[in-house]
Amino acid sequence: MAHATVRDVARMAGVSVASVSRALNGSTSVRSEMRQRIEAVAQQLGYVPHVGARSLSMARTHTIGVMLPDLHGEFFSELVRGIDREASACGLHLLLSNMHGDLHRASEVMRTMRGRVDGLVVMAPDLDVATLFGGLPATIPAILINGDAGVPGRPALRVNNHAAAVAMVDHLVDTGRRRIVHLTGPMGNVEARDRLRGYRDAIRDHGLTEWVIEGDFSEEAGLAAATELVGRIDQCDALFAANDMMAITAMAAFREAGIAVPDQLAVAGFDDVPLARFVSPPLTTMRVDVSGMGARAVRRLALIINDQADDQELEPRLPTLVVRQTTSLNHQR
Amino acid sequence: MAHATVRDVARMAGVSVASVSRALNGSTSVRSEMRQRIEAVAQQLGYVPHVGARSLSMARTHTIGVMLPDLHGEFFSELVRGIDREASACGLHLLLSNMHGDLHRASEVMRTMRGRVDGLVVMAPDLDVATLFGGLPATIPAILINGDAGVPGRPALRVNNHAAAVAMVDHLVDTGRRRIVHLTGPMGNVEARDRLRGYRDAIRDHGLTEWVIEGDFSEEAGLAAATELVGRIDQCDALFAANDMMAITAMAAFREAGIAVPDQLAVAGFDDVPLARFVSPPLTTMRVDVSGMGARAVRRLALIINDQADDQELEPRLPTLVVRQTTSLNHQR
DNA sequence: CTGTTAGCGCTTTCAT
DNA sequence: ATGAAAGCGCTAACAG
Repeated sequence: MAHATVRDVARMAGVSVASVSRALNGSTSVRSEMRQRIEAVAQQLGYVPHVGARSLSMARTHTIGVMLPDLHGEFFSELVRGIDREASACGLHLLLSNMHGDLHRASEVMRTMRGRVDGLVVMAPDLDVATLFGGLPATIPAILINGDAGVPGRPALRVNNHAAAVAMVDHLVDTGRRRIVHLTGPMGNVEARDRLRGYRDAIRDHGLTEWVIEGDFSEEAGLAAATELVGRIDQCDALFAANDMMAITAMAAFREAGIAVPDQLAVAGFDDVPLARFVSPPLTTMRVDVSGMGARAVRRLALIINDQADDQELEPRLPTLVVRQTTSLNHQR
Repeated sequence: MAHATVRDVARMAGVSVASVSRALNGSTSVRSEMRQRIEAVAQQLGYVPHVGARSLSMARTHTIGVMLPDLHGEFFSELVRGIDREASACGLHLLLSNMHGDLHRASEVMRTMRGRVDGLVVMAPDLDVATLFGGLPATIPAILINGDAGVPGRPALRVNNHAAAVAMVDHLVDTGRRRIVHLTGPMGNVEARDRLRGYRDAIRDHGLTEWVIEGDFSEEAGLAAATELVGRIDQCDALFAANDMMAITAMAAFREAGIAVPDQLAVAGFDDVPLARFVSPPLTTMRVDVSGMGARAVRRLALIINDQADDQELEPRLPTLVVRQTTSLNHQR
């Protein structure tokens, strides 16, 4: 036999479907005698409300869609963790969807969320968000987590990647480093571009010479950059990678090559993923509070969904410097 | 104005809703002249199908629910990654839900998935799965990822934790270790219990003495255990932790205390999370292929949903030993 | 307080 | 090939 429905319960209890609905949803206007009978029957029939039907009827799914570029690496798992934490605190379910593939496909997927979710959390640092949101009806709430980029009319959580990169370079210079290499993220990524800009501006302000290696946030890029630097190790004294993962793999490669970190070469990352504390030496990095960002996004989205969003501007977040490699070149020379 | 519906499109195109539905879903029996007109109108109206309504009508959501104990740590992010990978390969969406809280609440949440999902992937190593599944209608497909435990009538992906723990102890003994400490997971967790059993059996078989510290898979437990061992460092030569996270934090604490790993004390973990390769020294561990397990679960579930599931027994998986700390006590003494 | 009835937006017989 | 109408399972007016 298939699933019991409200109608089954109603018939068996000898009442109307409306009463069943009322009783089971805790409406006050129902005699307790009747409520008990209905609950008993529901219990006996193993009745479980069909949430999909309810959603259709109430135009509320209590679900938010989460669109991410990828689920690889600690950055995204942290983000999802934060999102999940807050979502369940708000009584919201999470519909996960990562947009492997092109802009067109991603846009299609976003569309497809209609009727499944009450709102969207979107992170798409490497896509053109304007056209990504183009197909989306303006009525569906959405919040963007996207570095400095945004799309008009849509709220966004921002991170001041430029200032953070400047801060990191300043720190490296403060500790005596002068020949600082920057390993970038993929140039299609806004955040990576902003970090690079920050690096360049800071290097220029300090009167130093820039040295940029193009990477893509991947382990392989970290390895490749390290390999390249090993051969010219006497020409540099610090590596500032645009994310932790590349910094960490580079460090592993340096260790392999017998290069002392940070004595010979300081290594810094970006994000402060959990892993950063555990490698040795631990990684100096810019803490973005990724999971907190996910949580804030959800909280904000929940407000929008409930029409309680204040118009308060969302302040761009400045990552904080986390110094874990303490050797300073000034002191040891 | 609200969203355009089939009816809006139908009216504007001067056809029936049925035709709209047929045209937009690629039914063959519709004249191309009409299809074009409908598509044009849909386009113009910015019509996006309401997936929720379609789901209700077709009794298919193309979504699977994922229930996990927690989202903390690399183990779960790896699992979700694998699940996600396979799900999107199968054209399925993912409804994430972690069961913070008691059995009752978890069971409630599972119920609440009815009408939202076509099937469920459940991992609940620390709950009584029998009663967890009690409330769930037998008709809804579900697959369990739960170590050695299972519930009758429900397919499950198994991991042979016992044999794996034995293999690890064997390995440690092979490399000259004799006083092997086991740091357990939480005793409410089946997998943790099975690993402990494996450790005990192996230790006994080798005629050694067991030394068990109770932990709970957390970073703190790893730290606490390490602190305890530092004081008695001359009485042990290996630490076998029930998961990687504890092993890794313990290693960090040992380093802090000036204890040489693995020369003085070998450290081994369980799971082979990505992080295990990057700590130094890298961690010897049992590889579970967590993300692969997630993927297999989804693939299997997809088959069940489509009534294509063969009755083939699901072979319990034996984790593979990954040796990364190579120092053997035999050679150096 | 309870029952009747009309939807929510879509698919799908069943006629035509 | 197309249209009318009957649901999918639920909630919410609107009457009584």
